[in-house]
Amino acid sequence: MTIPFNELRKKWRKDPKYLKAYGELEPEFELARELIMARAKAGLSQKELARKMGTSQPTVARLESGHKPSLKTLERYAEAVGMKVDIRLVAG
Amino acid sequence: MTIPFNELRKKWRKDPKYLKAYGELEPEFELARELIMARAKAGLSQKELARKMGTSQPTVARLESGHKPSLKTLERYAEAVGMKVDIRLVAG
DNA sequence: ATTTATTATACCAATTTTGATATAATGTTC
DNA sequence: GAACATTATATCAAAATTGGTATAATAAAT
Repeated sequence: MTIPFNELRKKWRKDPKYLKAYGELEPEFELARELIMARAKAGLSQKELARKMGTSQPTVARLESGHKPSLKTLERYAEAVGMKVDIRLVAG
Repeated sequence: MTIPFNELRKKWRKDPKYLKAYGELEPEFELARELIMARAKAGLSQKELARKMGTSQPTVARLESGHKPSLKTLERYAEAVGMKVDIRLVAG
């Protein structure tokens, strides 16, 4: 079944408040958010996505909670949700 | 001193020929190229960049030759050349 | 309220990446 | 051509991530 929208919204509402306390947007939460949205868009649970990636549900949870993955793992995640990873170095 | 432009051009000329032989653009070479260009733009040698990253020159060479780094390492590279990593999942 | 589904966390072995050293290959300067 | 600078490759120990299991917490369905 698909991920309920208000669950994602609650996550998103938590994040900005937390991040505002620190006065900046943490990059690792930005990526985690990107992953969660991509998975929601694909209509998959963590368990279903883990199967497609050839890994386990806790591994997916860890990727979506701000841990820093390897590019290899990131690309496997993206492929499992039917997308590709696009990486740029931009002016900082 | 800055990286001679024709050295980079030679690299770029090698890459497309090699890649055309396989009929596609390998993502890891795409990232490697992005890194090399960013470093060239910052006017740094691998040794100088390694110092800024807090690592060694061979580690930088490995990053720029197609090996898959962790995000943490990628962010350290980007910060050392005065940039930020921008990661998107895009339709594939 | 109970059951089921989903997500999050902890721990540890296995695997992968980093970091350092040594050194080779290539290019530049003189 | 020699000296110097830059880049590339190999190897191995250390560090970090993955993968799996167990389990807890939360949410949804009944």
